[in-house]
Amino acid sequence: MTALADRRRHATRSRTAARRAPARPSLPALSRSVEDYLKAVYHLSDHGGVATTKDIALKLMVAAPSVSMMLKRLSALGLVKRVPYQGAQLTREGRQAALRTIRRHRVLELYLTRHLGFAWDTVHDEAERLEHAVSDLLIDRMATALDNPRYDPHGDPIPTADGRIESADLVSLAAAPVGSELELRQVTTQDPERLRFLADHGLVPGLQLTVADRQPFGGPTTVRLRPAGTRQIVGMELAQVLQCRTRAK
Amino acid sequence: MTALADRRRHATRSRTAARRAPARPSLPALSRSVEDYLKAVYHLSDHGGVATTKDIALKLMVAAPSVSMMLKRLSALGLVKRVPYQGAQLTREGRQAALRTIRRHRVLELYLTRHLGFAWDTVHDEAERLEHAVSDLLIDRMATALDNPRYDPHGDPIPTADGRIESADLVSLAAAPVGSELELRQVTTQDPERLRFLADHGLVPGLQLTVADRQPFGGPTTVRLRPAGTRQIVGMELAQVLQCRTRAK
DNA sequence: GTTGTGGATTAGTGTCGACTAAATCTCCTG
DNA sequence: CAGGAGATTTAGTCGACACTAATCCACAAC
Ligand SMILES: [Mn+2]
Ligand SMILES: [Mn+2]
Ligand SMILES: [Mn+2]
Ligand SMILES: [Mn+2]
Repeated sequence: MTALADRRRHATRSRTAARRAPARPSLPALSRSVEDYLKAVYHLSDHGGVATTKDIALKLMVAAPSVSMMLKRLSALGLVKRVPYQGAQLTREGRQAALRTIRRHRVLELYLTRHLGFAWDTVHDEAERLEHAVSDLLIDRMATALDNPRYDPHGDPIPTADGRIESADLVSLAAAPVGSELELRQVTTQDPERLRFLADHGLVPGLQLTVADRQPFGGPTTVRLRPAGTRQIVGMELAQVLQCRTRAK
Repeated sequence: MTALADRRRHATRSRTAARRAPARPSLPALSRSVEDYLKAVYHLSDHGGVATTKDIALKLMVAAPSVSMMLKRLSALGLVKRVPYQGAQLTREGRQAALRTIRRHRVLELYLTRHLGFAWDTVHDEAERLEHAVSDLLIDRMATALDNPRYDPHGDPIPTADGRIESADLVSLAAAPVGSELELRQVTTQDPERLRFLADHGLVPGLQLTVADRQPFGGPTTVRLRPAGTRQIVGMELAQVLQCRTRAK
C-alpha cells in the first residue's frame, strides 16, 4: 500500500493549492533541476532556435550526458521538443514554466535590491536558489510591494503573472554608431566584478547617453552622459554588454 | 577525473562564502532533508530527552525506516548521538545547525507577516521551504529590517545569529490557576483554522489577561482580557495551546 | 564518397532519500 | 520469567540526478 505517500501528497497540496483564490493552473510542481534546465533552454534558444546539449551543459555546469538524460525526461513530460543529436526547444507548456521561474527570479532580484539593501551584483545567486522555493503568492506580494515593476535591477523584463514577456529590440553600445542618442536599458552580464565597476561609473539602466567616439580595431567607445555631460570611456568588452534603446529625438 | 565536480564546487562556494566578511563557520551545507530532521529532533527532545524514531516519522510524515536510515547518517556526520532502539539526541554541532534553521524559519515568518502582508496562519508552510534556500546574509538583512526581533509571530523565541535561544518558563492557560494574572506569550499550534480563530478573538501574544473561572472535568476556562475587560471562554483544547507568563503584580 | 572530429548518446555507477516487507529488539504483562 | 505488542532496524527497491567511459552520429574537409 502507498498510504503514506498519499497522505503526504495530500497534506502538502491541500494547504497550499486548495482554498486560496482561483489560483493558476499549477503543474505537479517541478524540481529545482527541472526548473533550471527549462530556464537554460529558454535562454539558449533565443527566438525560435534550438538549445544544444553542450551549451546547456556549459550553462548549468553539468556533464553532457546529464543533459541528454534530462532532456529525455523533459520531453516525456511534454515540456520540451527534442530531436536527438540536434537540440531541444521548449513546448508551450515548457515555455510557460520557464517564464514562471524567470518571473520569480527577477522579482526576487528587484525586491532584494529595493527592500533589503542588496547590491545588484549580489542578488543573482540568492535569487537562483530562492526562485525554486517561493510560492506564487509570495512573488505576487513582492511584486505588489514593488508596484508591479516591469524590469529587474539589470534591466531584464519581468514576465507577467500570466506569462507574457516584453521583447524590446536593443543595440549593444559596441554596435551603436557614433552620434547615436541612447538610453541604457539592459546590462547583460552577471559577473560581480563587472557589475560593480559599471555601477561605480553610473552605467546603470535608465542612463541617457550619446556616443561621442569609437576607436577602430576593437577599441573603446567614448560616451557623453546626459544629465551631467561628463565623458566616459568604455572598453569593447563592457560596451558589448550594455544594451541600449535609440532615443526618440 | 573529477574535474567537473570540482569546478562546480568551487564556483558555488567561492561566490557565496569567500570575500564577504569573517562569515560564520559554515558547515559543508546541509540538505533540506537533513535540516528538517535536525529541527524535528530538536523539537522532540525537549530539554535533554531523546527523540524516538516513531515521533520523528510522525512529525515529518515519513516512514519509520526512513528515519532509522537518516539517523544513522546524521550520526555519521556527528550531528546526532543515537542509541539503537532507544532514540537520538543532538550533539552540540547538531544543535547549532538546528538552531540556525529555526532562526531562519522564525525570522522569515515574522518578515512575511510584517512586511509582506501574510497572516500568521499562512506563514509556516512558506517558511518551511524558504528556510533551506535563504542565505545567512539575507536572514540578517531581514532581521535588521525587523529591528532584531526576539519573537516570531507565534511568540516563539528567535535564536540569535550565534546560536543562543531564550528559554522562558511558561504555563499553559489550561494549567494556570483561577485568579492568575497572565500575559499570553506563545501559541503552540500551527493549525490554520485554530490560528485564525485565535486571532479573530484577540488571543495573540502580548495579550494581558486574568483567569476568571474554569469548569471541571476538562471544561472551558473563562478569562478576562486586560485592556477591555471583556470576557472570553476558551475550550480546553485551545487553552492548552496558549502559553502564558505570570505577570508581576 | 570516404574519413575525421567534435558533439551526443548509451552503458554502467553512485548518492540521497524515500518506500514496503520482513526480521529483531524492548519492555510490559500475566 | 515467558509471551506478545509495539517500536525499531534490516533487507531489498526505486526514482531523481549526477558522474565517467565507451560508443555513435553528423557534418565538414578532403
Ligand atoms: Mn535556480
Ligand atoms: Mn537579473
Ligand atoms: Mn523545512
Ligand atoms: Mn512560528
